[in-house]
Amino acid sequence: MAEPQEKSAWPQPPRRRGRARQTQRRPARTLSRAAIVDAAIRVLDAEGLDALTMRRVAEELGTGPASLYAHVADKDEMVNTVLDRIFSEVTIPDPIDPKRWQEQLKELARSGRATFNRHRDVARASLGNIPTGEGALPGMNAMVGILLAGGVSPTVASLSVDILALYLTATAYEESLEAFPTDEEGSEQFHTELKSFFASLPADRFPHLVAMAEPLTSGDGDHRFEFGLDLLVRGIASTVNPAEARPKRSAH
Amino acid sequence: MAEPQEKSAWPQPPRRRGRARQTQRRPARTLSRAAIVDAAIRVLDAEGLDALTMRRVAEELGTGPASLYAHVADKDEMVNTVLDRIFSEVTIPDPIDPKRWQEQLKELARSGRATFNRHRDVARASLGNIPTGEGALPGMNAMVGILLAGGVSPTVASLSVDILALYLTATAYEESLEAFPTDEEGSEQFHTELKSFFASLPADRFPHLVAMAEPLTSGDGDHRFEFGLDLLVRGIASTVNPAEARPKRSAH
DNA sequence: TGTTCCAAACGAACAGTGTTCGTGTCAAGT
DNA sequence: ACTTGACACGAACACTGTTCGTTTGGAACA
Repeated sequence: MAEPQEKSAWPQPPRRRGRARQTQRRPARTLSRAAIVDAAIRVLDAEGLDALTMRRVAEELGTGPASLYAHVADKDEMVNTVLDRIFSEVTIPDPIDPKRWQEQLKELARSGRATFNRHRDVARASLGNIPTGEGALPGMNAMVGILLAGGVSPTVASLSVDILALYLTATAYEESLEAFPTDEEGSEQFHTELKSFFASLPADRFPHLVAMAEPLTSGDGDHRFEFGLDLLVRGIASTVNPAEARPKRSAH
Repeated sequence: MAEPQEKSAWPQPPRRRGRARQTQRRPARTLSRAAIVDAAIRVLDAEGLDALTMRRVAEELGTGPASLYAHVADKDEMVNTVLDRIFSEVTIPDPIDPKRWQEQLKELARSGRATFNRHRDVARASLGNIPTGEGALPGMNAMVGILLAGGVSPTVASLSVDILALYLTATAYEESLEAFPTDEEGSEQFHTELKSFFASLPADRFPHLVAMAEPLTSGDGDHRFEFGLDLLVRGIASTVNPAEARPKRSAH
């Protein structure tokens, strides 16, 4: 859990200035916080979040798990540092253009989703954590800025940031479950099985599930994400100017 | 090696029909699937999802963990059965009233949230699982039915069900994190710390976070849930009749 | 240069997890 | 009365995160 006052004390107090000479003196002691995070991301990207254990990361560094605890307090702290590093990959619209605030909001959200998807099922680790690390703050700041630039009230902007982040993370997590299924049947087969399951239900008790077996199970990830994102952004926009709530194109 | 032992090789004698009497003869063997799920829910409600281990459930039943595996394949299956049982607690609007479809949709969502919150942090176990158990189907069927009754297209209805369920679960999970914090500082203190953290950030790099430290950290759970729910429902309604997208009351 | 010193590295172990194996046991069916 | 077989269960295995105590190697000081 990410406390606001991290023990890594960011913003940092001025570093030791006396021995500024040695830059990378570390011939034998190669372990460091950054190296651990690097190794962790390597393991995460290659084998997924479940494989991200202290032993696996230590092995990646050619040492034992106990050695990591000199640089990292917890597994929790390690994962949060990994998350923060990943958040820093999100590209931030710059400069903010008040005329295009809705589109910029969507661009930011899309970049967030893409960043999650680039790192396997890391979204699961992010669920329910309000990230307060250095890497996540620019994105959060930008999102608030875009909303304010669009004329959204501070109250609605705050609520919107919460909900957009929630939507982003939860969507990325769900998508990662389909992209990297735990049991060894592909998501293709899963969808067809689910469809025939719905279709075979007793029609007197679950008429709508039977009738809608096809559309209910034929979801394209990108399309669904855009649909929900559009729903949210239009809803937010409608608090500024109700006329903007109209969907651009009728959704059949 | 194994003896063939196909004693059913020759025609079976007609089954004894007389002894159809005994229905629930199980005096000493008290373990059963239902009893396990009951015990699991007891543990879950009292101590939370992290305490829901096979050993803890077995202890609750006065036995060892190995005994559970005669009635339950996995821990996963046990948890899913628990989830399904809990889903069956959701109250379903009946009958569906097309005139009130938006309100009924919200009522269903509120009942879902309340059901989650009634069982501590069980929402975490539900994240990303499309529930297909008997207990979850009525709610899902009802949600689809309400949407269709409101005139929503099958495509949009399917997407909406997905997103509403996602929102419901993710929100409940986030709320459970605040209601049952893992470290021992209350959520009250956490919010004030987070607020002063935002306020103390460098204003040149994160101007909006500094300026909005107050609203960003002063979220009421109920209010936030209703805000997002309203956003989504209005967005869905706007695909049917764009005029309905206007917020009922201007949000400041 | 020689000595001290201390944080980093690490081997081993602990407590806890899900799960399996083999054996016991007891009630039902023949 | 005897067989049978599903259920119960003790013990163990392979993991997990984490801690304790020791070792060690490079930097700081005399």
